[in-house]
Amino acid sequence: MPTDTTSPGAVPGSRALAHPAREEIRLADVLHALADPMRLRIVCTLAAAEGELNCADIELPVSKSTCTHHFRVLREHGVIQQFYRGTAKMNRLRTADLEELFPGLIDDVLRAADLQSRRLGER
Amino acid sequence: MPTDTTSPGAVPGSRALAHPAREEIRLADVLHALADPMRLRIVCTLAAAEGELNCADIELPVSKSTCTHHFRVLREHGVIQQFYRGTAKMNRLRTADLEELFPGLIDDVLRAADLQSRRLGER
DNA sequence: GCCGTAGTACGGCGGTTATCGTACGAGCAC
DNA sequence: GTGCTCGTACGATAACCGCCGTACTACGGC
Repeated sequence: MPTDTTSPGAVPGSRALAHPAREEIRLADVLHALADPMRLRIVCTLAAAEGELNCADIELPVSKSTCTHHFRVLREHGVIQQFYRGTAKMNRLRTADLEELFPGLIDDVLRAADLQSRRLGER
Repeated sequence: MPTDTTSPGAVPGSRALAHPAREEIRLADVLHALADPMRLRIVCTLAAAEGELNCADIELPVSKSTCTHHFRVLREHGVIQQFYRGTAKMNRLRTADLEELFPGLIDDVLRAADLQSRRLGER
């Protein structure tokens, strides 16, 4: 599987992380990645931040290792891009890629998530 | 769990099938239901048909029991509505409910699925 | 060099999923 | 009634998932 290891913003000496190329991203995989409340939360937070966020900046009610797991699922399925900056691991939504492949999808999912959380009175 | 058993179009004497009420449908559940190639195919076929379809009318490369399983997942997660007509089980997308809960989402998923299948040269 | 912080790798646990085959039930046609 | 077709129920299996804790590595500051 061809990988995109040179991520813009990555520090040269950093370890490389495997990402699927744009044309390898599959709809079912993306939906699967989004079909978990914890990961949906990550994606929403990332979208609201409109930029790159440290892993630790996104508070989740799970252990560190579970956290790593969810971020990896999102990355390996093409939803986010990750790269190291010092000891920190930065995360960014692959907005452009997803928008090109599945126009409007991510926006609608984010909007639906927002609508639902309002409806359920969770905030 | 409140259930909507009296489905429009169902023959009176038929067995009832449990469906989640509109307000019980969860985004993560819907995404999970759609995050399977087989089920995505069912939903696309159903959307293309623009009406109700017999279970057997949707050809899938899996056994009958697996088929039943996938239809049940879609129903229990609020994506489709099912009811009996004679020996046949009819299926219909819950377009109105989904559109109200998650505006634009289903259309985008269907469009994305179509785009992807073209891109992959699968038809 | 030493230590703290950020995150990974690994192994395990319990629950769920996708698949199948076989046996059964419900309605229709005869 | 008999038989046909459509779909269900059940049990089994193999894979996967979400979660955890522990032990480890990588980087930056002192």
